[in-house]
Amino acid sequence: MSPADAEQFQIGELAKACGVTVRALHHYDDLGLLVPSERTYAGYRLYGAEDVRRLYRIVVLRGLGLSLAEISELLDGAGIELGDLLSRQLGALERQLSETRRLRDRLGAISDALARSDEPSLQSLIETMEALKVVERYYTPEQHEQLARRREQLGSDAIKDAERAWEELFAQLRVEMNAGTDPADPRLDGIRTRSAELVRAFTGGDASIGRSLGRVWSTEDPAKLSRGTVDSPLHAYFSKVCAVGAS
Amino acid sequence: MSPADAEQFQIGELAKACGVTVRALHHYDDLGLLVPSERTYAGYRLYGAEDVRRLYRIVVLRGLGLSLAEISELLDGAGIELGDLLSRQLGALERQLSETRRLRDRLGAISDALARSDEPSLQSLIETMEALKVVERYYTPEQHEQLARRREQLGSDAIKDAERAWEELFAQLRVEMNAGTDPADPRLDGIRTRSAELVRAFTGGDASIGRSLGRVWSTEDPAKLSRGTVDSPLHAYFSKVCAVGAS
DNA sequence: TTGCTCCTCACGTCACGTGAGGTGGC
DNA sequence: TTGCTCCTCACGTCACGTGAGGTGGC
Repeated sequence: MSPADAEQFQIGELAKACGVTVRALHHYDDLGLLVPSERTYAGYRLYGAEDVRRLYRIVVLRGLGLSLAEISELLDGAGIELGDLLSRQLGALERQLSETRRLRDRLGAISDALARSDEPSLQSLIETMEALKVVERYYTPEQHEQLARRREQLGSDAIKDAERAWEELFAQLRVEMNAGTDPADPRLDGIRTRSAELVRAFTGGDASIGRSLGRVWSTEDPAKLSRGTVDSPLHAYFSKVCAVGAS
Repeated sequence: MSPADAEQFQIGELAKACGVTVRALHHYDDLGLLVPSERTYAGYRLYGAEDVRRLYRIVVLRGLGLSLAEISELLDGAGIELGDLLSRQLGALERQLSETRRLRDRLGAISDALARSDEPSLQSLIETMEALKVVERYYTPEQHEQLARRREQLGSDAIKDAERAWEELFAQLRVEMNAGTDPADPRLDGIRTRSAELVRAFTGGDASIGRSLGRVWSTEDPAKLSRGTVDSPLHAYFSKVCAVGAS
């Protein structure tokens, strides 16, 4: 066994050792990103110790989400600034995160709405999307970010609980309204407190979000916003009930 | 103007109205996803009212992150379950989110470390990554999720502030150690309080994360973990100082 | 001769972007 | 004839996956 034997790897051995596929190594060779330092007479690629070190770096950088082109530049060209590259990459990830969160939140809202509706159809999905878009217009991008963080914190179960709580609250309120209860009646204090709590849980205590929320409900059709649970009279009654608590 | 004129669009008009490119419409035509109901003698595509409705749905569903194949199935085949599709999609987004967050956190940690080091090189990046991997082994996947949420909440500025605070704290501590101050001396109470605060800010009050953190520092080399700021004697001194507070 | 590892094409992925080269209606 | 809108190929993207068809060493 010559020292050369001990330090060289065939492509399959190297691939297994570094957790990449043989095809990936072929690809890196094609790109000139990792060209084996030697070949056997039959054309077998032989990777030396230096090649292994280079592959290790490639794997690490790829794991950070860099493209092969960026990795090439980092490893070969001295031109590129490491710090710049990383902060650009970080910015891109940050943007991607908020995009994905937004998508997730939308999809979550739609899923929930469809699960509650009697017959989940494409048509009702489209309608839900439209209602959602209307609501989204009332919040600034910063408020959207805030709300997304808030939902993250609460988790989807707590959000579903809150929605059920709202439904229950409005069901009770409808009974009172139909019974002709005075909105100022102290027996509604419990409902006042709970609705204030639920609003707080949603806004996270942010006053500007609270105001936006108020604008949505006072401007748009409550029946559409609540997908049927709250009609105009009930919402008007609810407003009066809350106004008592606020004064 | 016949009614047909009023209800038909050329490809460019439709594209502009719906916010898609002409090329995308060509692509949908090729796939059979949206085939214009008519063509002029010269081969111009003419889209009718039904086509417009279909395109609207395509755009909405694409906006939810569905693939064109999935959209095809939803629009044509009655086979696919809408609810299933959405929850699968939601799951995929959730996984993608935690993957991206993890990447972002790693990259953030590396960026910070490099910014603090004297000469940010590829070599130091690799070393930092290795240190990071070592630390990551001490936390369970759930704890990683927790920590990610915690960092999200704090924001990157607060995290950098905390790191600076730690550096300052250890700088002070080194002075005391060199001066031979007894670890139990009450003049170290301020440091005890602040370090407890900083740990709490990191763990978010989670005891299991606190324990994992303790295991990291008592097992691994403090100099490597802190990238030089805390050597073994200083860490031993720090442990004694904290032990006083705990008793 | 049989296995095993390796080799080089070369197409496919996903949703289009981007020309190239050409035609119909005002 | 000049613009404008449209048409149909067809290659490129990114990092490989997945065969197809074939060769060298034990």
